[in-house]
Amino acid sequence: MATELTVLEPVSTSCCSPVTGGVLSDAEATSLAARFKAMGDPSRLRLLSLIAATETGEACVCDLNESLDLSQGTVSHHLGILVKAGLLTRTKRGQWSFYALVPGAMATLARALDA
Amino acid sequence: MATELTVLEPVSTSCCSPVTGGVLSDAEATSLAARFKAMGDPSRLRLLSLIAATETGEACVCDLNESLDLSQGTVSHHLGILVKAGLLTRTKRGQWSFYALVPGAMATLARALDA
DNA sequence: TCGAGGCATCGACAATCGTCAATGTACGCG
DNA sequence: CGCGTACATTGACGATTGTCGATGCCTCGA
Repeated sequence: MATELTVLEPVSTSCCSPVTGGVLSDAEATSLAARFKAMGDPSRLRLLSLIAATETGEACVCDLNESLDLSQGTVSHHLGILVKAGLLTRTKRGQWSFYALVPGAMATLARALDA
Repeated sequence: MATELTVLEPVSTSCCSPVTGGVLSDAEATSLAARFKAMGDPSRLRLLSLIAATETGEACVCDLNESLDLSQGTVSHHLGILVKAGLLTRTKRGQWSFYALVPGAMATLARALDA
């Protein structure tokens, strides 16, 4: 299995060469695959959609935890993966951690599929 | 880990509810995640880009095998996963198996990210 | 009919993943 | 200070994954 990047740069830069626009280099493929792998789990996709569906555009772990029927630790783990993949941001405010979508991150990924 | 679908329906129908367009149901999330998981590996992304970059839009295993520095069995394995995910088609012609992109499959996936 | 090429499948292996319960850490309120 | 809340981290587990070498199945040409 490929070695995993500990932290991914923002999704916006040179990361997302289109899959159908010429042969991907090893580095390009690895970077893109890391982000798709982060979205390759039902729980994480539901987390993304739950956050996107909020009024304020952000949500804390306690809210997400109730909606997902997963243990609190597991939800926190998944959110951490999505942050590392550059899809979510984490903002600590008082006692809570608020997670929000990185603006344009998924759109940039989408463009890597369209070409 | 979630149970895996043995075969996915075509990408075009009701599969790809947008991630940012309301909370995903369990089934929607599972179906979408299965396709993203198929793209969550560098070798498979390179296979997709190699096929997309061909003149004819298709390629046989022997060609892909040389370009990827993987064993023949491994390449065949990855191609099978991409077929099951509804991203590639397989056409046997004589002695060779030709793999081609499913038209619109990746574009539909892209639309699930844009919303 | 035989041999060789092209591909799929099998068995095995280490590595990674998703999940949980338990514990650790930081903050806010008495 | 001490307690409770919100969250992160740890350790452990079964399951899945990516990879290989070996083997089996077709198809073609001699």
